[in-house]
Amino acid sequence: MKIDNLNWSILKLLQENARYTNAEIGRTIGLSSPAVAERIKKLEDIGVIDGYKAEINHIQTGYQLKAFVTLRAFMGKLKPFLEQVKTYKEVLNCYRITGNENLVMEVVLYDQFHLEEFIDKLITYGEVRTSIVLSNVIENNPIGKNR
Amino acid sequence: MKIDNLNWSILKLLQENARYTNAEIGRTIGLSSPAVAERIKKLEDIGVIDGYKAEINHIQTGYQLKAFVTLRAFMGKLKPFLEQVKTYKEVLNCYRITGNENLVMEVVLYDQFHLEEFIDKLITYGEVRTSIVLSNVIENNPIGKNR
DNA sequence: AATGAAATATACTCCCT
DNA sequence: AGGGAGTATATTTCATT
Repeated sequence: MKIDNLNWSILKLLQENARYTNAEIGRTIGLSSPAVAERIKKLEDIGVIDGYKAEINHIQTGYQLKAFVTLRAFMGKLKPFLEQVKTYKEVLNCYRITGNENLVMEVVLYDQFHLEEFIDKLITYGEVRTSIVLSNVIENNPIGKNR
Repeated sequence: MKIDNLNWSILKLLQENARYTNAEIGRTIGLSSPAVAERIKKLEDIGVIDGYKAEINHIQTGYQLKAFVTLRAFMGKLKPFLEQVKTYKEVLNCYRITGNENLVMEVVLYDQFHLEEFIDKLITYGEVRTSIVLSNVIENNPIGKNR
């Protein structure tokens, strides 16, 4: 897939603010609004744009803690966990990874008690490592143009 | 901050698709479009909604690898790195964390050579651990209603 | 693949409840 | 805090280049 400069400009703007109108985008990059609409539709169709998501401040919604939790699954426990994890609403993201651990999860939690409950759910599946997020150094840095 | 059921419904919808119109949201939850607009504006003003972001498929844009990279900084190297990391366009997110490592970064990379270059930039600042993402188990699970 | 114009839908503002 | 009306703006479709 080849992405031209205009499409990169559109992607940049939509990563900054997914609610920009086609007209606004068009004015910024020097294109008519139907042209912008057509380009965005194509980017969606070919899967370059996966979707549009509101960024929620988890602290403001009552989730006081954010953490990265890794799991090194016990023998035969990875597969059942991959099903179970889908039922955990604390988990924002979960990835299979290389290395000593099998999975890394990004989770939000109400408080320390909630964290304890969450870890308790995991320890039957494998070794758990928890890293609590202290602050955001970089958040949602947009993907830019390829070389 | 107290979030009522209607606002939770709005947040749910906007996490699914930030480009839903106020009219669509209003029809779904049984509210007029100006009422939806007013509620969304308030959620933005008080910081519950941080923004709206297009989700970009990094593979489709030429970034073949995604990885989690942790840094355990050498003595006196954490602070300079916190400035330096802001200049790295590969880094989507970077968080200060508790535990053996000081930082975790979510990065996208063109290929293995790019990964090697990236790690080389970090090793002067501390111990680096790299976990390459193999697959997405859960991605962008929306934050739901507090208990 | 982009433009301009017409038709439709949505957003915004104001006033009323 | 929400509804309804009127106006401005945006989106969509289509014909044209």
